[in-house]
Amino acid sequence: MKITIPGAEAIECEGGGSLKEALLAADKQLLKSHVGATLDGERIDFHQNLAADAVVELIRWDAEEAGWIYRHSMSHVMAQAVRRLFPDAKLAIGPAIQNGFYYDFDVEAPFTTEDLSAIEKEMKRVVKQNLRFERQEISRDEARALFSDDPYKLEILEELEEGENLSLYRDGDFADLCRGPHMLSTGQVKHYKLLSVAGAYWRGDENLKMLQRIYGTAFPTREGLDGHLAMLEEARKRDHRRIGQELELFFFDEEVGPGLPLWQPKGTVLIEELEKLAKETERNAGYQQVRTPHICKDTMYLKSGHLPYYAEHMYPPMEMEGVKYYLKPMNCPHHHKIFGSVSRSYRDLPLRLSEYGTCYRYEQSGELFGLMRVRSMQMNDAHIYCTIDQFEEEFLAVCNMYSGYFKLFGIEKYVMRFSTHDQEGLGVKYVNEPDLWLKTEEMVRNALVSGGINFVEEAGEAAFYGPKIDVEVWSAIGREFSLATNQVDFVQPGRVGLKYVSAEGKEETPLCIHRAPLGTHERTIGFLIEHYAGAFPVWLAPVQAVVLPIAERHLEYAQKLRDRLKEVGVRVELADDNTLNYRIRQAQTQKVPYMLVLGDREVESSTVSIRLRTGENLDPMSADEVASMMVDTISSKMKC
RNA sequence: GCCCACGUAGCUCAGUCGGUAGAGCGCGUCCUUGGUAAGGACGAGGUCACCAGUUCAAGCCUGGUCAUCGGCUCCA
Repeated sequence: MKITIPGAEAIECEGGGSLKEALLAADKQLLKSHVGATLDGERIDFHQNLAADAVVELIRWDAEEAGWIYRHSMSHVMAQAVRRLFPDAKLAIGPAIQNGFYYDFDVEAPFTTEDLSAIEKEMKRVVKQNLRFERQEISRDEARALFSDDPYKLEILEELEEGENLSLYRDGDFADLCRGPHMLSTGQVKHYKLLSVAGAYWRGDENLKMLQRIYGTAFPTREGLDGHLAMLEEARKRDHRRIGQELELFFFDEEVGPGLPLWQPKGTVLIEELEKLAKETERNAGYQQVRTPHICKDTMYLKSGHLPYYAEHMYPPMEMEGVKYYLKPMNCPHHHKIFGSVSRSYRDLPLRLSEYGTCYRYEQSGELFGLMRVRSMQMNDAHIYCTIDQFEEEFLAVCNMYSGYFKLFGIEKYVMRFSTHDQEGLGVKYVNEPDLWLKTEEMVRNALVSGGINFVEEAGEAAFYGPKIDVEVWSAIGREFSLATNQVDFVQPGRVGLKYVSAEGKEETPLCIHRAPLGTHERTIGFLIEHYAGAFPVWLAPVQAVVLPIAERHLEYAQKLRDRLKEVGVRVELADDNTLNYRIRQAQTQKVPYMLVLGDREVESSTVSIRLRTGENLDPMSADEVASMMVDTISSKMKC
């Protein structure tokens, strides 16, 4: 039998042996410098038996792939430690995940923080013992006997296909039903840290038992782990909730209610600036602004389909004089009414109606998270009514709109997620129109392909009225945000009776595109806070400049400068309390882009000294020069 | 909604064994008139999230409620 390794000599060996044996015979060094291999695109470990000639690519320690094998073994080490300390713990599953691993246990009493450190210590012992991992192929009956005390393993066993190879990994006193891959021994996995305990439903199903999940992080190298831990620390600092507090942008209040943000003056500036940006962009793209009320009668939502399919996300109705009113979860029904308010012809299409209306959704209490998931939100919303022929162009124009925004914000990494329906949800999660679903999904797919847009397709995440595109972006600290959304609606226009007269004089139902390229203002600002770490580009910065007179005798000159900047529209403050050092520190921690310092020298030469928040100093300028420089920077939306 | 943890001054947090509450920042007043990341002094500020219970006595122990955190799940 022949094993081919790209970049190395082929190995001749007897059939049926493990990769480890083959490598050992050829070159021991290969085992030391690698953690596993890929075979036909799948990760395998050295324990794997090779039946026939194979081409394997070895995975080096520093390869991205290495982490997955490493972390998988790490999760076994943790489970082993848990089993030693809590012999009654029932094992569920324990996979490797991005940057870490977890294992789910069924235990009588939930783990405490002290338990975590005890487990971490025990893991150290397991590592030190350097127990060899051994792989063993077993039959179904053997597996049943071995795991007779582990109900979750038995359940997994029953669901594995007949004829599938079952394998067992053993290291010392621990054995787990597992398909691998694994490292050679527990001594190889040293760099880890347990992070948290969390409840997790068995199979993610809230009807099933809640298990205890322990999360950990692990990296093949010390540097990798340290880097990741430093990243987590940085993430803590950039957290939008923390910065929102520090910069006085927004807050939540118990008496007002969970998920209902209150925007302070400085945070409101951010919202206003975003709105200004959106209005300008949309005016240029042929949108018209509309305004509609925050509440709506139940009859409308019955017709639109919100009540049948979306009720669990809506606040319960208020009843007045026998009529039920709901807080609006979306703007669409109101916009549909505006579409239908006059007779429309094909000449009116596409008709684009936009509104930054505040919507209310009842998100489950456990879902709330800072500005990311709130219950009152301002959507960057618009509805485009068009013909089927116009669909592709309109759809792609929306995609271009958000890539324009992404460019402005310097978002480079993003993924388009194309969410389609899944068969089982028809009539429950989604309206029951199988043919229309397929047809519309095809239309979206074609538009994406013809626009040359990269996307990933995912079944089961569509809106109730149609397929959608979400754009996922990552903030500087790696948090994932679903910002833009672009959805096709083949249902509501028909349900609420929207019509236009075609060129042939026939009544037709328009198609509707729901789109929110900036998602909700709440989430977008949450993202921008983390993206910029609170140091917003000048055009967004709540305070763009602070004037700092050195002594009281410079106050008059300072006031003049402030007034000059105010005149040209700069958000400027004057700070004349306390010492200069103190005021500079204040401006610095508030991340104000420009600090304008003036004392005797500046008064005499009619100039201003400029300190940037980066610590850098610009050459002194006259008041007019400062004003025009700032106006230019702001209008061009440059960073600083 | 469910599981864990947590809730003390406007903010960040100490508070030992159950004996009735502290710091720093911020805020106010005064002194200081300063040259690029905290000048100094004094002062005000608390129903220890809320409701019950145990106890001679509860910030601390027990139960419940609410909020927040990390997850499960869902979503923009």
